[in-house]
Amino acid sequence: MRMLTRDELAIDPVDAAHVLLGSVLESRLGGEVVRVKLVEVEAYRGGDDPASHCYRGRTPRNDVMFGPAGHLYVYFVYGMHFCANVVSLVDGVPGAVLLRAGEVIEGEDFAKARRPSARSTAELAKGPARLTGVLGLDREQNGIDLTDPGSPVRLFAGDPVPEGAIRSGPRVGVAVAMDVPWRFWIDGSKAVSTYRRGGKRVVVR
DNA sequence: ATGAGGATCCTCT
DNA sequence: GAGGATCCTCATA
Repeated sequence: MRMLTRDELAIDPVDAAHVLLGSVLESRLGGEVVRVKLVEVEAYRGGDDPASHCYRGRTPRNDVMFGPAGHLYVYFVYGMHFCANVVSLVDGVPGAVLLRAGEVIEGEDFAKARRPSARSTAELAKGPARLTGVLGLDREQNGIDLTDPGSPVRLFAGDPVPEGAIRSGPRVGVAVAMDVPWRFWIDGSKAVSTYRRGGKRVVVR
């Protein structure tokens, strides 16, 4: 398997999302190898994207999103979960792709040990927090370089996904920017999460 | 299959 | 202080 390079990801998040679909994320944390084929992702831009963590500028939390492409941006949500992104665009310009779901293709036993509540293999990494769960990702991994061969978490190119197999729609759990279909997934995968519209934000009128 | 409600705490206002 | 780029359980169908 060939590792993805930083340059391949230093592009617009929407394009990077297509690069990432079908690619393989490998974790060697805890002395065990778990590999996941990415089947669902979401693009987040900086500045003009109201759903992005970077919409209101640079802060300690979103700092990694402003850095070079190919690095991992991990954040903590809802008081109990972690979500992982791959940074895109060039150093200084914020952008990232949220990794929403994947299929465990290696290390299934260890993945199940990390997520005992999973009722099926397809469910193991079906959802962003479940994905970080099977890979063992948390704030310790925030900022690491996924394109560095020495890194404990690395990204590899996968088999090309036919353009016709890629579907898109509004992002999950997001109540703004519903007009941009920046969620992308591989049609037919049982690991793709079910769509939930964002909470709050009452639609007046 | 789909929906409501709770858990839980970090981040920025 | 408010509010999440979520998951789990339980209910209803």
